[in-house]
Amino acid sequence: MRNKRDGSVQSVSRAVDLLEALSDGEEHGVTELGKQLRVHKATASRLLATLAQRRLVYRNPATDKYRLGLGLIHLAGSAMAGIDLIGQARPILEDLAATTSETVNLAVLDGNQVMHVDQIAGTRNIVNVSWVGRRTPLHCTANGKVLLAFLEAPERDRMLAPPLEALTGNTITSRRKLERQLTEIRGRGYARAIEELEDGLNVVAAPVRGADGGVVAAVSVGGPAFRMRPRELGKLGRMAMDAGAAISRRMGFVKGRRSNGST
Amino acid sequence: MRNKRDGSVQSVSRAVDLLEALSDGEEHGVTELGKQLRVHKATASRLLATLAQRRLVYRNPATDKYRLGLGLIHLAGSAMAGIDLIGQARPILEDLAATTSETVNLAVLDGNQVMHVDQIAGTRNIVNVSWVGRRTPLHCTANGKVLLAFLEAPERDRMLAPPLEALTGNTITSRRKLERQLTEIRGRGYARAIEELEDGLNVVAAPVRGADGGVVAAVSVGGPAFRMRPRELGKLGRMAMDAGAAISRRMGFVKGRRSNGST
DNA sequence: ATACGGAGTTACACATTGCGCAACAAGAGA
DNA sequence: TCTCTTGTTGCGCAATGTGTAACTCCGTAT
Repeated sequence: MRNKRDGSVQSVSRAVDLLEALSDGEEHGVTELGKQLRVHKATASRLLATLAQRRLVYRNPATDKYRLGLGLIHLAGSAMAGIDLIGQARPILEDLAATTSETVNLAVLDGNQVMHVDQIAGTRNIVNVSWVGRRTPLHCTANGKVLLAFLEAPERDRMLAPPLEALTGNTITSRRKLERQLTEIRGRGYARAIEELEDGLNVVAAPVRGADGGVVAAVSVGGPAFRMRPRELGKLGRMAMDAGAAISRRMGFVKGRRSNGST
Repeated sequence: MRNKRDGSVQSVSRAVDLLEALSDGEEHGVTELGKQLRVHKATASRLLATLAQRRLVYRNPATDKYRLGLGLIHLAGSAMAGIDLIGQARPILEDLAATTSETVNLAVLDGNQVMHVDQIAGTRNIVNVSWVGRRTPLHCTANGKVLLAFLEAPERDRMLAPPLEALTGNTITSRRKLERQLTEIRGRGYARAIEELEDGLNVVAAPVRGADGGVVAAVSVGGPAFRMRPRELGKLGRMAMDAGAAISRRMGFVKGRRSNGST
């Protein structure tokens, strides 16, 4: 009607809303979901029936409640296979996780955020929170800073629409200061984020290059600040760099070639 | 909607069609997809725009073509986290892959098929085909037979609607013969599939139990027939059983409890 | 047992919404 | 420059999706 001039298809949009509402991993009932989306339960019922028929949601026959379905794994699997990055990176991430005992992540640029596409949990961790599929800001994560550092300046400008939100006391909110760090990162080869995203969380990250020399992803090693002391970050950073280089090689990157950033 | 007796929502269904059309990992254009779905390209354009807005598809700015988007990884990640099985199983699958050097899979029941939810590639493999997200029949795979064996008889009847398709010369197509094997599997604790799904592919599989004692998944070890000789399958089967038991323990299964199959 | 309340599905009727058409804009070759 | 292909956007129609409400189940309390 008035606000529908975005050209999007209402029922599809609502269906995606349903999927996202279910993405907490819990089971939800029809009425409950209807309320959450502000649509009548009849509508929710029909949308869910459609999604269930296509296996994007699964209906628990016992409780009659819905959760996300295995069809999504199929689609996501294809999405990942398309990238091919994850398959190539996996064994190297595992090595890196084994030698550092910390959590290792692989991340790519998604819009103006960092998308985590794979993770190997550190052996030292009790609780195993998966970051896969989660997005975080660019300016306050090690992965994000790597991805930013190797971007063209105009692109970077588009990504970094002010203000840079402060998530902890350490978050860099000045564009100038951030640019200085990015220059450092390009020179040194890896990035650090010291309690910039979460208090008590330190991360280092290094670039992964594709066949054409462009940076396509970032590998990170992260853990609690009490284990990842500043003086050890150098060693971990170099390990991340080695892993990044190894993945790059598998992606067809030939050493010595330079990413000049041209198309 | 005279002939639409299934009560499903057309545009949502078409949106899912689009996602599936894109699930080959390739990029596709609007017109092309419209043709494939037998809808006008204008319709395809609007549906794709909606999906793109929600990050389920990604539009390559250079070519204006679509591929699956990273939003799917988010949803699928949640779907997997919801199950929790994958997270718990991962390290054990890795051990199993390391000791056997063959490819290890984790699979669950999805409708009347086997859905592969995780995989660790064997170190001996050159090419690394991912089965994650792929579905296979129940009656001719080791995973499938494990899942069948621990199902209630009436459920099993529903799953095994005849005819049992023969995919190779070794595929079991007789229901009686299959039932006999399932009894064997329950007694022995693991299943074998000897070139029943693909020529030259042998697999063994063992059950994974949930906290209530019911079988929730299957772990398999598979490889080429020339490496996985019949006389070695016993040893590999026992290793799969151990891995299955270890995962079961992590899932809260207490040894000695019996799955009596009642609710 | 019976009554009650909550959850989910379905028939129905209306008008919102999504669809096809066709004109338009933007590239890519020739 | 002309042409062919690909994608987007008004427009008008009606098919489609939606809300209302009645109905069925089920579980729980009376």
